[in-house]
Amino acid sequence: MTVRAPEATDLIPIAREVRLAAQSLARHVKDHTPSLAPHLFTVLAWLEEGPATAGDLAGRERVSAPSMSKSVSELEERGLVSRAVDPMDARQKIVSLTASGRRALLQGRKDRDRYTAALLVNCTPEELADLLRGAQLIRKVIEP
Amino acid sequence: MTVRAPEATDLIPIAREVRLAAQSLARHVKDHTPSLAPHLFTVLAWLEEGPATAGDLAGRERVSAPSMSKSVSELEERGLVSRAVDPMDARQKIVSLTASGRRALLQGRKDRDRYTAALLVNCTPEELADLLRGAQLIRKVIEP
DNA sequence: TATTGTTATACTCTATAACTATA
DNA sequence: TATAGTTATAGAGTATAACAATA
Repeated sequence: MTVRAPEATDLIPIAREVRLAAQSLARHVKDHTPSLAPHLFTVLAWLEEGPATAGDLAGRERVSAPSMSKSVSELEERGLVSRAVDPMDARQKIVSLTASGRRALLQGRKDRDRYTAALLVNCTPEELADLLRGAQLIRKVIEP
Repeated sequence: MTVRAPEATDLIPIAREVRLAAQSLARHVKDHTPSLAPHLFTVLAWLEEGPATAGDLAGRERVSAPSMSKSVSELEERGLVSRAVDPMDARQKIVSLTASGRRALLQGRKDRDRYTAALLVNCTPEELADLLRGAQLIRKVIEP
């Protein structure tokens, strides 16, 4: 028997379990929280960090410029964001959250978190601790 | 200080972390595995358990009958499923996986699992154990 | 000329309504 | 009559190509 470095193929059974759990939970949350459509909600989430140009938002969302233009137009019609011409470069428009947009963002998060929390209501403290560690680990390996 | 039953609101910070991790991982897997479109892939996954009628598949996928009809037509055109009239009731059609469909299903899973496994390659055994327990727990609280 | 954003157009996936064929 | 499936049509959300305004 030889000691060897772990390889990615050894991880596949665990990876499958983790992937299926993540996909399943993501789908359930989406299907049970009928607030703002995901592609609009995520734009509000980006704007929480501060105003941004339309092109900037398109890049962050990995979506085409026309698609983002349409999303921002819809958000503006609903009063959730405002657009202003950039004083430094009149080609650009600065998109910002309105107070109503910020409320919609917080409400959407609340709905999603409450639905998720309700699923976990019968877990033991040990189970919750496992879940939290697992979740933080997932975000760590994805984000960098 | 009083001892009290845990309430769902206490779980919200953990729920948020778990939800964000799940959504983030699900999105990354989807964005990095360009195989069969999700709405076609899931139909193949249902058929792995055995043949089914179109209406049955529509119900399981929570999709309208015309949508499923179109998906099944496309899968049939690609040679991934076959349709046969039910000998017991000529209104119904039995949809089955073909050998090629089964290969596409296994390949799609492989791609998704390999992408996920690659993310986990630097985790410690303890971290992997946490992840597995967390994932199994998620599936347990969702599936029943 | 190059860049930012929008409009025009088309494709995909979804839905509801209308139709065909069996029961 | 009622049911399983399909076809007809329409609404979202996405894309590429063409255009307007500004740099």
